[in-house]
Amino acid sequence: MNLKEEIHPKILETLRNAAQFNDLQIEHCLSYFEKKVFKRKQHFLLAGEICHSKGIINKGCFRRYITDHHGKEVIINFAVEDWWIGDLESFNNQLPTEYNVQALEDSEVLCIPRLNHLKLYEIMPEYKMFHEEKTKRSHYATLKRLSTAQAGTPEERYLLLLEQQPYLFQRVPLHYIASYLRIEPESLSRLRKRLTFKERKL
Amino acid sequence: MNLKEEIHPKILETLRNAAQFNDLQIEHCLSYFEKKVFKRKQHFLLAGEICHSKGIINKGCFRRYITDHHGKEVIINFAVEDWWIGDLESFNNQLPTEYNVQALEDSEVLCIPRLNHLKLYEIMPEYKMFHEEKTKRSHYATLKRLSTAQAGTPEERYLLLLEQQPYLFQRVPLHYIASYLRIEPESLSRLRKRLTFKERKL
DNA sequence: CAAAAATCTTAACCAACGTCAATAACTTTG
DNA sequence: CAAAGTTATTGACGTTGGTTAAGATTTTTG
Repeated sequence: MNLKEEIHPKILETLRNAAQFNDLQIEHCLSYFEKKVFKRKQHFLLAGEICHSKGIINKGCFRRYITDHHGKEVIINFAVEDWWIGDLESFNNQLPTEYNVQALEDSEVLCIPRLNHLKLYEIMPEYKMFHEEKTKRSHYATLKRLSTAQAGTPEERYLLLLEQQPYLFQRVPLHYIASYLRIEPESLSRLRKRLTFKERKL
Repeated sequence: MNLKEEIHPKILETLRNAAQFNDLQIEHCLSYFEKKVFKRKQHFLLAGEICHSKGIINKGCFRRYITDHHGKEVIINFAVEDWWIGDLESFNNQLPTEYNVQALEDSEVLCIPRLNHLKLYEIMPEYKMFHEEKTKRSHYATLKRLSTAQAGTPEERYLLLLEQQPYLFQRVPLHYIASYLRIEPESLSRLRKRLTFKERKL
């Protein structure tokens, strides 16, 4: 793909600022990507598959989840525009993944197949640096997420999510939010009711 | 330090096999490290500090934990011989950490200060590759830990830990295990009692 | 060795969450 | 547009885990 196609401004901003790409470099980089469409509920990746490409979300919203021993889905995280999706471990080692990555809305993803990625890594040091920095940040974020997931009550975790990713509440059904918060939808419903009462008191 | 000092066989094995170092390279690498002693309950790193060095545990056991808004300690993970400790984000960016890393036994750590680490990164490609591979694996492991921490009942999480890190139960007080499992010590006690009854039925 | 600290367990009680069931409103799809 | 599916809420009920308190045992330390 190239710069004439519609690309989310956030993505261009990231490439220009965080990655310090000029337009020529962006054009070169994009030529290794392909735009793919995902219908709501369609999977970018399914548990058991090998992750053959990485993707940057151009439009839409995805969830990463696992299925536990009792068949219950547990959401690990959500991803929206400008976020990368895929599974690093499966992508790097070409082994089956444990994760599912599914579109929650009709979405578009800028995909880079593994071989293109490896090629770009070789020939374009700016891409390599950018990607390594992204990966590091993802590592830090995962550890931080582990902390916040472990600490506090469901109510505290709910309020934290509301503070840190308020946009999710505009586009993600509440039962997915519940799964992310590690509670049942009914409990989330009651929790929210409690909170509206508390608000009215103030 | 050098090869004449006592080094845990697991560490040497890792350097020889995973990192593919020969004895000369090990000697060279070790010269950038310094052995430090930590008494039980002493901290390798405290929240608010900047992480100035990484360490490989030569002897002993550590816990990484955060303190939540109500002053309650939440354990993120344990580390034993041959594991690296420190905080990657704080170490890389020289910003205050949110984590505490504390010895649970009298311990010894092979420490490498940041400047030595950067120097070794420059001049010894084997060290760079080894360290990057270690960091990747740590990233995968953190994501996997997030999955297992989110899924299942306390009992299932207990049995999983018992299966995956049985040695912890020989050396870590149960109330720390409870914190790791995100339950109170009293609940862990009840849980274990339930399980012994179940065992007897078999 | 004696005192202090740490560790573990048990019991009683209660609040919170999960489960089950029913319903209503809204959205998607053939 | 009708049917099917999705989403959210509520109530009743039971279970589980948190809290508090107490006590026993072991370990650490001066």
